Amino acid sequence: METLNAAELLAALGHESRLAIFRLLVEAGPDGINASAIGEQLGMAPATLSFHLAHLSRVGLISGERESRFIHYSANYGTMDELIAFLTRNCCQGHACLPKTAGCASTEQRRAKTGKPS
Amino acid sequence: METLNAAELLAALGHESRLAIFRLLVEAGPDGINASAIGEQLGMAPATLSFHLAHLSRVGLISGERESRFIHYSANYGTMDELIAFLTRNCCQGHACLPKTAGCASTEQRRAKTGKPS
DNA sequence: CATACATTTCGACAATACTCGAACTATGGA
DNA sequence: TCCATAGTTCGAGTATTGTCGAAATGTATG
Repeated sequence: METLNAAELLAALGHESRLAIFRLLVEAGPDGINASAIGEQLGMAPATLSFHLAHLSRVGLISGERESRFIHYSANYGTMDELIAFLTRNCCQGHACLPKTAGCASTEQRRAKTGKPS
Repeated sequence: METLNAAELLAALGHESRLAIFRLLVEAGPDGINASAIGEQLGMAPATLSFHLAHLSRVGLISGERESRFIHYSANYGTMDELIAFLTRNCCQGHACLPKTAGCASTEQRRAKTGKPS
């Protein structure tokens, strides 16, 4: 990932409403949820919501799939992964710089195996 | 970390120039580098650079320390860590969602211990 | 103190982004 | 076909952000 592309992703997440949408989808899991459910939970006007969903889609952080009258949106975990990989590349000069990054199950499983507490 | 605060950090990084500055400082390590060196490497006007450095400082992603006539800026790894922890919280519903996040030595050390390939 | 250099602050302009009502498109059901 | 619901697009107004020259501040040195 290049700086320009990463900056686009970060800018997309750098807005309270869009970040809230993205986090909602991240926690919703791979099945995702439909647009109006997002709008209800976050109290956003349909047009505003659509604007932000389009933005997040355009940069590749989420995808929408039509399911009859609804459109199910879901987070693209791979894109987030690449973004985090970009941010942490050559990040710590040999030191452990990310002790708190424990939200991911794979990380927690790794910690459990090594017997390291979080 | 709350959504509002995280959005501020992401917005700060969501600009090509600021992201380039931050990545430069992340790779420079804890000693950091001074403002004019950053400006030289990125070809930025002093006023513009100062504006972006102030922004990154305000949100806590970098810190500057005066050293005679120069000001050494360095990345605040802890803030980045918290940000990534926020982004990945409850992120993968039990699946391994971040296979590529291998830039951090602590992660790599953990992987080495468990014998897991990246 | 005068000068040079590093960096920030100020001010103004240009560009971009956000919001949301109204109109539009798509889908399913009566 | 007619209607209701889900969601998007359009358009206009407002607000925010980015850029950078010029002036100011802080620091060392002759």
